[in-house]
Amino acid sequence: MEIAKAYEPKTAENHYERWEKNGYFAPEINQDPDAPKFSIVIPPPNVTGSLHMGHALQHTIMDVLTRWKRMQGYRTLWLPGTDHAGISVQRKVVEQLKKIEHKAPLDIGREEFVRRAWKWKEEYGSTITEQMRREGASVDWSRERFTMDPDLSTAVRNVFCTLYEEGWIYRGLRIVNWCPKDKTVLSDLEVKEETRKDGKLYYLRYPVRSSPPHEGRVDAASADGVVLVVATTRPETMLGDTAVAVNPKDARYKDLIGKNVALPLTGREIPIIADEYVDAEFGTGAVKITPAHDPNDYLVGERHNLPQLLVMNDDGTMNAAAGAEFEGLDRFDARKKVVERFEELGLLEKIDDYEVSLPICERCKTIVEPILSEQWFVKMDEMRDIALDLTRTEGVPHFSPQVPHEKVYTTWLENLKDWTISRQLWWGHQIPAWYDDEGNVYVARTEAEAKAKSGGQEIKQDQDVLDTWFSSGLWAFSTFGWTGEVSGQQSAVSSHDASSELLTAHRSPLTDLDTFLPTDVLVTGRDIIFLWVSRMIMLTKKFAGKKAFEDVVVTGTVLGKDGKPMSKSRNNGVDPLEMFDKFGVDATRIYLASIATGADIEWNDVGVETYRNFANKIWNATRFCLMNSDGATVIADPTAETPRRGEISLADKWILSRLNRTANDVNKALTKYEFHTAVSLLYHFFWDDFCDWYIELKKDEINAGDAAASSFILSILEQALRLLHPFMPYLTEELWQKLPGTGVELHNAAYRNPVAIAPGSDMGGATIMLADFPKGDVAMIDERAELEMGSVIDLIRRVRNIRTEMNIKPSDKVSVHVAANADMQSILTANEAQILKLARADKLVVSETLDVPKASAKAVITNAEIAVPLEGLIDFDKERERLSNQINKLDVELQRLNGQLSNADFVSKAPAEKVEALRSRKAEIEQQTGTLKTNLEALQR
RNA sequence: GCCGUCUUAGCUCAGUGGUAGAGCACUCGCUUCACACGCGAUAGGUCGGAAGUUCAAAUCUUCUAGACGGCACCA
Repeated sequence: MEIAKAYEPKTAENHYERWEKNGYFAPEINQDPDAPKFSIVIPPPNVTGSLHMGHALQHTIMDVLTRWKRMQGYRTLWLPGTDHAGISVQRKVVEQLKKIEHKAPLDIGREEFVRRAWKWKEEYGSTITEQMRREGASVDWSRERFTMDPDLSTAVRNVFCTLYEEGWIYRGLRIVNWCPKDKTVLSDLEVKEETRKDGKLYYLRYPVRSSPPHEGRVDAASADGVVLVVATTRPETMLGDTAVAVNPKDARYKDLIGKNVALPLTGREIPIIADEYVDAEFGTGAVKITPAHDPNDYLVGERHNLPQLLVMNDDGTMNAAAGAEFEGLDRFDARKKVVERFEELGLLEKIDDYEVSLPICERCKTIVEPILSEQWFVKMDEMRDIALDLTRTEGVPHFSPQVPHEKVYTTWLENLKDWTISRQLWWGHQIPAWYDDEGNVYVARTEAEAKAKSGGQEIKQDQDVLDTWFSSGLWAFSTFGWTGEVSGQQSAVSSHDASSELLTAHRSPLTDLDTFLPTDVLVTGRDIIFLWVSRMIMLTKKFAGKKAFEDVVVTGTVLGKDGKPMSKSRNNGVDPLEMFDKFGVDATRIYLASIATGADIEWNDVGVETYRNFANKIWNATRFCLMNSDGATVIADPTAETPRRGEISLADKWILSRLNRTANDVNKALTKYEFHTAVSLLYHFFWDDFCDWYIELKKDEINAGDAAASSFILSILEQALRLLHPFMPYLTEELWQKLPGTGVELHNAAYRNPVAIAPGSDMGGATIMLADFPKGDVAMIDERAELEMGSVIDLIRRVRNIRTEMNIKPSDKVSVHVAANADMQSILTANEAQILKLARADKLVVSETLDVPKASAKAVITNAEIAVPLEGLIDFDKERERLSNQINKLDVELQRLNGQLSNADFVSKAPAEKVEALRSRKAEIEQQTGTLKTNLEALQR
């Protein structure tokens, strides 16, 4: 078979369509009724999103796991879907509306706005799912879900109502995080901190009234000259002050407690109160109290029954309560103006530079305003206990890597605060609560039910929607058909597009919820462990009565080339699609899988290039194996077949041993989610063992058209392709299809019925995707063969070293003389042809002792001495230097060994095997250096 | 302020008590009939610093420097 000289990834990246069309991604492909299941739900990407490197990393890991388990015969489901991403979509639609029609949402009304949001979703929401197809993600598209699908919305409504009925959801007036740009409340987790070095601390003078307050004397001018100085970073909030607080123990202010201050600019008088909250050491020791605009002040206000005066609108401008002078001003303009007015009045004490950290909106970076507002909350006490119980009693979820996530997660749970779940948006799940004219609330599953509860009054639904994370918190079970409907059966998966009738026939009578929950593992990033993972754990346990997942794999962050997280503002992003174009999907995938689990990494193209080269290596190795392969065929299980083939060469035993060891170790590594270990094992097995040594050793046989040798090497190759498939699906499928003898019979037993597998497609539906994943047979790990092969390799390396150091032209042949014991002699003799070829020698003389001319280059390996006669070619100075170098190297090691072995403590306390190993190594070194020294001395004369 | 992570060859990174590894870059040599996206041979590190535990420390403990992350506070 003729195949291209270099691998062109694009030529292989078209297999996806066939896989998808044939239904290979659906669990129904599995024909084994007793098959264990393996399930993963995808962290639903935002419909506004397009694929970034973080997705590519997580999807790669999920796909590796899914393909690996599928090949092992598990009933495998990786469920895809997208998240409605409340604020993000809302913002996109608002922008679009403004740009195209110059309209604001209120101009078109809620209903029309939501309609357009849906339209936007239909139009752009599939960007990311199409990109996932490019990635090769083996998700079951027939089960694709969207957080606002009807069933999922029903689930949301039922969960909300149940939590309300049980008292876990409440509505209340609290200080919340308000984003004036998005005009919605945010949960604590959606607010980030930003440190500003150019902040200011303003010292404001509040005139103190000497006499007790009474009506009509409220102007600053009428005060008696005593002032109380307060410090603030947000002067504009003074317009909402309703008290000044000092520490009760603070001697400076003792006499002022109970008096009033005339609050400048407002014409109001407010009391001076004493509260432990105040730190006498900070600022002036006197704190202005603004209960409606600061969480701590709110608490002080509660204790002292202070009025709560809201002075801002929802867009961050000042409202009427701030006074006519300030009404309508933006909060930062108001700040300037307040300071100016204080200065005019002689009430500005000073302004200090002060480093502040500001709360900012995670998405739009606007400074968040703490503001008093009535919102819906989830009480987290019982929720937290659900999660803590799971970790304490079952150790679930188990995080990989365990450090630091397990501790961070439990610490976070222990300090959990209530969750603000209402959002002032139109796009999302509208809160199922209705109000009558008097403001009484009726929470119900339907409007009719609410109306009934209200006694038939006119009612109006709450205008807010739920936090996006509320619906994604149900993702682990709502996606499997849980709706929370009590009467109806859990609706099984509706067949969106039944891939084929055959597949439907294999559908289990059990519901997906029965079959796939708990899921096996969740793969996600650090940033949403609290936002999403924790809530899914709690809500799944509460509502589905099961664990959401056993394990959580936390991926690291792919950083830009500057070592900072990729972001649009830094312009340091790397587009996965560009990498796919440049190096191929497979190279990008296996590079991402080669990153240590959970570790951050600075992106470098060179890493991907390494695996692009690896892909090409695999391509060309296959190309070689296919040359002269007439009459050869892949053996389904070379490991099992081999003993029947009788006499088997050292190289064959060795490669079988290496293959089985690698397969065994790869399975172990994947079980532990150590993807990078698996990649490294496969890379070195394929490149070093298979290409550099095995192919080279077998080259003559293959080139001579030895069909048995061809069949065998093709079979080893085929096993390697299977091992590589989860990482490099396209390349391995492309090559597998080209191998002689590959077909359905190589499938895992669960997929072997050819009738059920894509009848009529090429190769009768055979695919490496469904081939049996090699387990690795420990019985085939042959330590002796590996040791013997090691000797052959060492010998060849030493001769090559001599050739290079002595400047022997590659085309010149040499003679190789070896003195060794009988065992070694027979090993070397048996592999004479290979040694001659790889050492570029024309003669191999093996005997008890060396009989060579003085003009020979010498070297030692374990249990053997090597000589290469170089009549007329030898450079004695060079040879002396070469021998000295070898002696020196061994000497360094010998020194250390002597150091250890002369330490009585080591000899008595270290394990006996360890001591013995060192002793025998020492003996070997002494023997080898002895030989080398003798040779060196011989050259001195 | 509390909790935590990282610091290993020029670069990007593996390596959780027992002779320091990879890829790339570097040096030298190769039109060797699968592959120059290649082959062969070298060179390169007192594992951030200090102290300790141990027969033995890149690996465990403490301290310390630098980078970073989470949480809390921030008048």
